[in-house]
Amino acid sequence: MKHIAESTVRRLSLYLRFLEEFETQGQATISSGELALSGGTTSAQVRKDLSFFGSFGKRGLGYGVRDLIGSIREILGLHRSWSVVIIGAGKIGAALAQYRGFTQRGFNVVGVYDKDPSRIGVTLDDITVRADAELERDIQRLKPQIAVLCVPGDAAQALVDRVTKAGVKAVLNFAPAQIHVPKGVTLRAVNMATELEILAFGLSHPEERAS
Amino acid sequence: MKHIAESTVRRLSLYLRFLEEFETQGQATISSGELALSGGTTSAQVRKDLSFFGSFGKRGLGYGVRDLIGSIREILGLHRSWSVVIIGAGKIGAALAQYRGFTQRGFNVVGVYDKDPSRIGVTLDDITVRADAELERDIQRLKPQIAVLCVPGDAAQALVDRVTKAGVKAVLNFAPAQIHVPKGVTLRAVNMATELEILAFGLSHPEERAS
DNA sequence: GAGGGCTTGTGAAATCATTCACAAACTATC
DNA sequence: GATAGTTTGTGAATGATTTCACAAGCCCTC
Ligand SMILES: NC(=O)c1ccc[n+]([C@@H]2O[C@H](COP(=O)([O-])OP(=O)(O)OC[C@H]3O[C@@H](n4cnc5c(N)ncnc54)[C@H](O)[C@@H]3O)[C@@H](O)[C@H]2O)c1
Ligand SMILES: NC(=O)c1ccc[n+]([C@@H]2O[C@H](COP(=O)([O-])OP(=O)(O)OC[C@H]3O[C@@H](n4cnc5c(N)ncnc54)[C@H](O)[C@@H]3O)[C@@H](O)[C@H]2O)c1
Repeated sequence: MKHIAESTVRRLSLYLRFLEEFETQGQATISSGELALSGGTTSAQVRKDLSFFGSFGKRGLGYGVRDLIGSIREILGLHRSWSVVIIGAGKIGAALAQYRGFTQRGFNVVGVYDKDPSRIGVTLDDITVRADAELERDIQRLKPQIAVLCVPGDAAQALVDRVTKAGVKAVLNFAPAQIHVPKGVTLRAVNMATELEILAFGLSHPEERAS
Repeated sequence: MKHIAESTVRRLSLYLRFLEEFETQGQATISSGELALSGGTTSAQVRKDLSFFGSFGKRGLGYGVRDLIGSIREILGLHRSWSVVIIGAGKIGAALAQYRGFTQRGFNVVGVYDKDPSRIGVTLDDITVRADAELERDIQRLKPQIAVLCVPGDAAQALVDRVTKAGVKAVLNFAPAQIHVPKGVTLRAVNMATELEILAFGLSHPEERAS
């Protein structure tokens, strides 16, 4: 398959959200134009994004909402569930561990880890924080595919090394640190400072704001 | 000024982080190549990014670390401080309100708001949660430029309407909802579900992973 | 089953972003 | 102050993504 741009995957995730909304509202079919309107893009973009993966619509009619939901879920890899470990049970780690939006979409938190004795044993909803020393053994046993990193920046790289060595294949990093992963591991970073700085840039350059 | 790509602004924020690190290590000058290496990009990219805003280096020598920090801070609009209100004092809102990384970079949280009486009056570090009914009056008084939205998706649009009407010019949205802002307001969204779904896509299509 | 009215799927064109490649400019040394 | 050794700043080339535009396909009505 041709290489797929990240922007395409991001939009597919967005389309899926709107389609689910249209489905609960009982809409049976939808055109690329309607979908584009919800997502702030163009109908050609919607069709092009989908065309990388096949042909899902009916000319003259549009897309079956339920079918397209199924197809996009398949494309994104959401027809199965994924196991997630959260590393760092501090403020952000605890918030994520208790976030219902994860489980709702098929991402099951199978472990939360911390090194601070005062955090170990704490119960977050229905999961108990465990010692980071258990990480390797638990990863072997539970085979999580995804690790979410919520530790201070200077602890991040060492923990990524440990979890990727133990078999984790994707990392979502919240620590404000540039980290490196072995080939074959997918990495994404959510950097709050950068998001705010992009806003500050927009505020400082009103003449050329994107929005 | 020509239109600046978001990717450029994002990289400038990244460069700034590395430069600050190099400065604390006492390095006086740095070449585009060195900076590129830290940030996982190319020297040409670094120079091109900077060239949109002016000429900051010395040929044959590189960039003065301290000077370039100052220049990038100026470009991003960080030579001044910005005031932020956080709306929604739930799990994620509370974590953000207590996050030191905000203040460290010149983003001052001047208010945290919730509608739930059991949250109002709670103290997060040194700030007390206030009733959302106070929003308009406080925005008039404190003139925050940025609002960070940490409320459930179905409450998001109404609150954005309220804060932008009251004068807020930038919004960072954590709710999983597509929101609209008036012209002249900058909007960014952090969508955890999408981040995880991009990871799931990478896990499902190993042959064409980006990393 | 022919025709009108839509909407898809997709090459081609246009736009946008990155990389290349090199002249110009600086430092250091002799 | 001439020369060697660097590194910047930037047009031009390449590569990637988005938009355009239209033939092909489907539904519905007559
Ligand atoms: N709080 C926020 O709103 C926020 C926002 C964006 C980014 N971040 C980043 O997320 C990370 C966590 O932030 P936080 O506010 O939750 O901090 P925190 O101090 O509340 O939590 C960090 C946790 O990580 C644990 N930890 C440290 N080293 C560890 C190790 N080697 N193994 C296991 N656990 C370890 C600590 O014991 C602590 O419980 C930081 O890098 C921070 O910069 C936080
Ligand atoms: N918790 C997470 O890790 C996480 C991660 C990503 C995104 N989010 C999103 O962030 C938002 C908040 O999540 P949370 O986990 O903090 O939920 P939460 O329920 O803990 O907090 C939401 C808060 O918003 C308040 N609120 C609701 N309506 C309001 C209104 N009209 N005005 C003022 N306050 C109002 C509620 O009283 C509550 O305190 C949600 O949209 C969620 O999907 C959360």
